[in-house]
Amino acid sequence: MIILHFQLYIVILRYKIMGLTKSEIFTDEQNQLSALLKAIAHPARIAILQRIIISNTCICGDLVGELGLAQATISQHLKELKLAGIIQGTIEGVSVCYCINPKTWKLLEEQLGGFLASYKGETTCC
Amino acid sequence: MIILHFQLYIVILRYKIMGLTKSEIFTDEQNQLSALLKAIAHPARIAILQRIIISNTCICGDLVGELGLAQATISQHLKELKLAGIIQGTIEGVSVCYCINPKTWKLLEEQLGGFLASYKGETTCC
DNA sequence: TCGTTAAATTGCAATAATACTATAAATATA
DNA sequence: TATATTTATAGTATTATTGCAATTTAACGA
Repeated sequence: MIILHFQLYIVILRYKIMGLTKSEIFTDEQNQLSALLKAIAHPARIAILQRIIISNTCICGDLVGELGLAQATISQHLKELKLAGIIQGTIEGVSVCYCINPKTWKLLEEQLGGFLASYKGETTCC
Repeated sequence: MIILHFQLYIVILRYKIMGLTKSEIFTDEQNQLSALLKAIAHPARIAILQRIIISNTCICGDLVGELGLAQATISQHLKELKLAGIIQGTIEGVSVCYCINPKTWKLLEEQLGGFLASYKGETTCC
């Protein structure tokens, strides 16, 4: 009976973990970089960032209609980018203006630059 | 009756789309870059790539044990990196050797470099 | 105050991703 | 041939992501 209980416990413990990224076994840098990359790794969010960058001034929600996505969907993507710290928004009357967060952008450039540059492209053994 | 059928059709059509990224409304570049980023945007895969890069020679499955993940999980991550074209593998006896695919790495550097550099960090309006 | 406009949130449905165990496949060695 | 070793795959469970309609919230203007 005790063994049965123990086995059940193990099963529950195992299935609690399933489907969840084990971030605790990786370094803070690895987790941080992957979080930033994940925020950018979507065509809609890349498109949004490109729009924000191209229009020198902040973009004020003209995104809806320009991209072929519903307002709710774009709002969600913006939220994700904001949560990752990649963009920041200011309320401007009825609308909200978004622009790049320079600090996070710089961090991304540094972290990713370092990572990409660490491969020198010398060993082509396979 | 006809209206009912039509509504059902619309519902089916809509729910076919749900949960699926609408890649057709984005440019090939946006889709390609996001696919590459998605492949890298996981701490385990970042760790795997770092290991491959650090050990100048190709890595032959020493990854299992070094990372705190099960063999099957690592194999799956390697598969995803291979599918994205970021790494390539050669069968070496019993084991398999992996190394960076220089072409894809260069592509990633170019695409991502261009994207990141497009922001000059001048306009801080919000 | 009431309507308008813009953005965020909620709720829902479906697919994708993550991780594991167990098993299969392939190659080397005794 | 039999066994050991290494990697891949199948199956399963769970969480995450994506997208939309509908609603709510917030601010402006008549």
